[in-house]
Amino acid sequence: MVVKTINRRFASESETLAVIDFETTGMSPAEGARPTEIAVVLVRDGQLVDRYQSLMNAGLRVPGFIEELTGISTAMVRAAPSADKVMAQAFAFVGDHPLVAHNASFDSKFWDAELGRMGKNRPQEFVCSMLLSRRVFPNAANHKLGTLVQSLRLPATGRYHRALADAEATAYLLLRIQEELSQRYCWSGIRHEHLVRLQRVTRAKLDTWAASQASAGL
DNA sequence: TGCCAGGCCCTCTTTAGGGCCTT
Repeated sequence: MVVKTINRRFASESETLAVIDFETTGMSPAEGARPTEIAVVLVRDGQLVDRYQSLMNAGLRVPGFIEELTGISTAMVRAAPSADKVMAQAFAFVGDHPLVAHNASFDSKFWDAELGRMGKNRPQEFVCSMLLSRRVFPNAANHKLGTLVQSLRLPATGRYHRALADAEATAYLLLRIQEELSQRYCWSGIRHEHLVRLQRVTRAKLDTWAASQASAGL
């Protein structure tokens, strides 16, 4: 299902990226937190081409401040399918596609923890749109997802702190980052592997590194 | 008793400290 299109000139071709976002009961699986909702948006050729979203019931109460933040209540998750069933569907939806998330260190912890419950390991590496935006848009007021959506005038996707709205916003941010890299460094055919390397380059060395990538044929 | 995420990044740094960002 094609949802919206944004400047497909600058998108990598024939590579599908899976942008994910979790809503959870807390900050870390190590503290016993579990997901309450997940969304996955597939991005290909500069478009948001498919999406998966579901609330899930991991058998935990939703703390009051998180209900206030997300709008997701204990009653809502108790009426939802089991976390095991939802995560199995999400894993199948993502498949082997490279992963993207905003502040990926957060979402990757929950993704890995849920994979572990199924006895699986993650084969692909995460790209973090927050790390990329810190490098590409260093002068932004801050690098919160909502702030970047507003300052970069990205498409509105719905209520913040709901999984699908945040995953779509992250997908549009990713495409905007790719567009900026293409224009600034004359890159073409940007792939996940390039973004993985870019997010490890310090801001001070970014221009030099980017130029070397361009001369290497990116 | 007191503390309680954690990886990244900047700087008044590197033998460290503190803010950012996610729920």
